Amino acid sequence: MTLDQHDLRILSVLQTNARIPIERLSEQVGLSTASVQRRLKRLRQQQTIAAEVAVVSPKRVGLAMTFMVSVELERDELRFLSEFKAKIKNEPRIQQCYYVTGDADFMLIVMTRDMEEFNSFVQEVFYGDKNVRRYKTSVVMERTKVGLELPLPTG
Amino acid sequence: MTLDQHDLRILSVLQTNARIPIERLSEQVGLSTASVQRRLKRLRQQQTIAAEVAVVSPKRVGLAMTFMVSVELERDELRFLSEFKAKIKNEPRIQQCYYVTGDADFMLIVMTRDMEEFNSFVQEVFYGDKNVRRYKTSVVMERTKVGLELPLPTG
DNA sequence: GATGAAACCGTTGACGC
DNA sequence: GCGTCAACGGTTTCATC
Repeated sequence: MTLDQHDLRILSVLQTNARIPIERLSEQVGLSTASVQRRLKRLRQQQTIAAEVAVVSPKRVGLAMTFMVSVELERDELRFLSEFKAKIKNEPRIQQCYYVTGDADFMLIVMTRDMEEFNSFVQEVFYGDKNVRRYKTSVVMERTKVGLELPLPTG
Repeated sequence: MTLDQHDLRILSVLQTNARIPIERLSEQVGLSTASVQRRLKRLRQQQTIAAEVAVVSPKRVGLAMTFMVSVELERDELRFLSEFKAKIKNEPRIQQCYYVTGDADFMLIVMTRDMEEFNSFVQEVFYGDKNVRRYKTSVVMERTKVGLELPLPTG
């Protein structure tokens, strides 16, 4: 259940490239291929590796616009919270969502094809929702750094 | 260079699970395995699939804290911008960074082991930097939705 | 942890449609 | 462009030390 330096090195490499051949991975980790295989299997079963996914280029599929939207909810009922969360999870244009301290309740990252689609999004998701008290949109001019890589302590 | 419905379906599946066997992927797409292989190769070469990566569970590796930090820079020189961007890209605790319109210049997603490490981070990255005029931190209470999945129009 | 064998899957290229 | 087939190489699992 606890991870040693070898595990962390495996994760560190796979975070960047999940398709690296086991042999090259083994070289970088300093273990035999069989050992790396066993560790890999364990890391996947433990859900330390939660998923292995393809990262698609937004440009190539025509998703030109990214937005950061802060949302403030009405405070009346706690039930609103889970309602809103469920809606978020079912809305593919919301790529990411964080429940945060401070003035806003949620910070959303929203991706659309163009401004028109963002307008539809806002109308569908916010206007019809009595839970939403206020929202504020920032347009993303550059996705300077994007990824799910974690800072791992690989001594 | 343009993608048809088959390509979009392939991407849609691989965005969620990049380790699905080609045979099952083919079934879901409605093409032969060879055809899916050809498309897959093309999508990777084109960089439509920019990367295939392992998603590591933050909890499992002891990364308990996430922060959203908005940063405002000094306006004196444009050179500051690229300096700051370079720093961001070399700082693994900054998982994501967006250059945005509005009051702030950048929105950062920062991940650390604990509050103490966030304190070190702030001192290292912001205090020593004369380009940084102001920054504002929100603590993330819940990572409600996290991923790099794009909304693809799969009819 | 290492080694080796067997089964499985992914990849490529050739063929015809 | 698609489908089938065959061949190669890498991956995965298992038994063994």
